[in-house]
Amino acid sequence: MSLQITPAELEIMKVLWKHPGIGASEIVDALDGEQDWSPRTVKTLLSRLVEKGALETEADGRRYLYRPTVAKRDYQKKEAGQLIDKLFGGRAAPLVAQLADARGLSDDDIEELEALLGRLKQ
Amino acid sequence: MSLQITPAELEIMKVLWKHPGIGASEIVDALDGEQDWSPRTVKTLLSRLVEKGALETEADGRRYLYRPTVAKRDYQKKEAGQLIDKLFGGRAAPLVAQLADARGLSDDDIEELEALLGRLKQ
DNA sequence: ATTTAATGACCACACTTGTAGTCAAAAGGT
DNA sequence: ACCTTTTGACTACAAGTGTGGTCATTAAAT
Repeated sequence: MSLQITPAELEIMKVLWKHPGIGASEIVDALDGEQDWSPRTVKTLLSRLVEKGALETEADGRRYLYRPTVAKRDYQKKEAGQLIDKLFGGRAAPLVAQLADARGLSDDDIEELEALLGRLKQ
Repeated sequence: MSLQITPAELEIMKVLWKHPGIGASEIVDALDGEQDWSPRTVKTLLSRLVEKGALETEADGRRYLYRPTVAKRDYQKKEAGQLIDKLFGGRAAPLVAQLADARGLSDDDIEELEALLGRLKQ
């Protein structure tokens, strides 16, 4: 299962990662302000995600409740891994170097990373 | 210029970042083993990249030599930035944390990152 | 000089993606 | 019991993408 989630679909996933187990109309509401989609569009994206196996449904009377089958962290991991394989020769360090260059890490970021590296050294 | 480069096109770009200023047939040769594309396919991808402005051409007799208009680093930066905006709330540190978790940073990576952080602290 | 091989221009076609419409069933209001 | 609203199923359709074909020109080989 390769689980190809498109950018539009990802917006739906983000809502459902935050509020798993809600129905289509709640999703439409949650997207209001973010995305200006007709409810039809949201329904289509939901169907496609179910079809792809990225969401599972639970019947709730006349409607479905949706819930991601993939944890957000796992998806993030996969995407990050793909990016470094695709563009950074599989090495993480160059990616971080680019990020630092691209947008400057904040002092907090730097501290956080140092702590992380400290833990990893064990 | 939004410069949307698709995955297939990226393979072409990677060859040209490594060997700027070569022609279509050299690209086909360079891709051999990596990608199993007909020369036609490579030509199409080249045309599309030129059309998009990602490559520029220089006539060389009956053929063109191709050369990226975007530096690899700039493209990497843009992609890395997009990923963290899309999935990591714009913060770099969580991305690195995921990477560490996903594939384990090697000792070399850790050292490199420490050195990088050291430099950034100035 | 004639055939062959390479090249760019143009074309094709199925699949995916973004965006949304139609329809029928069902749930709820009155 | 009817009308309205909501919902999922199915359909649509243009743009983008992966993959590669045709054709005419031209350079190169013989």
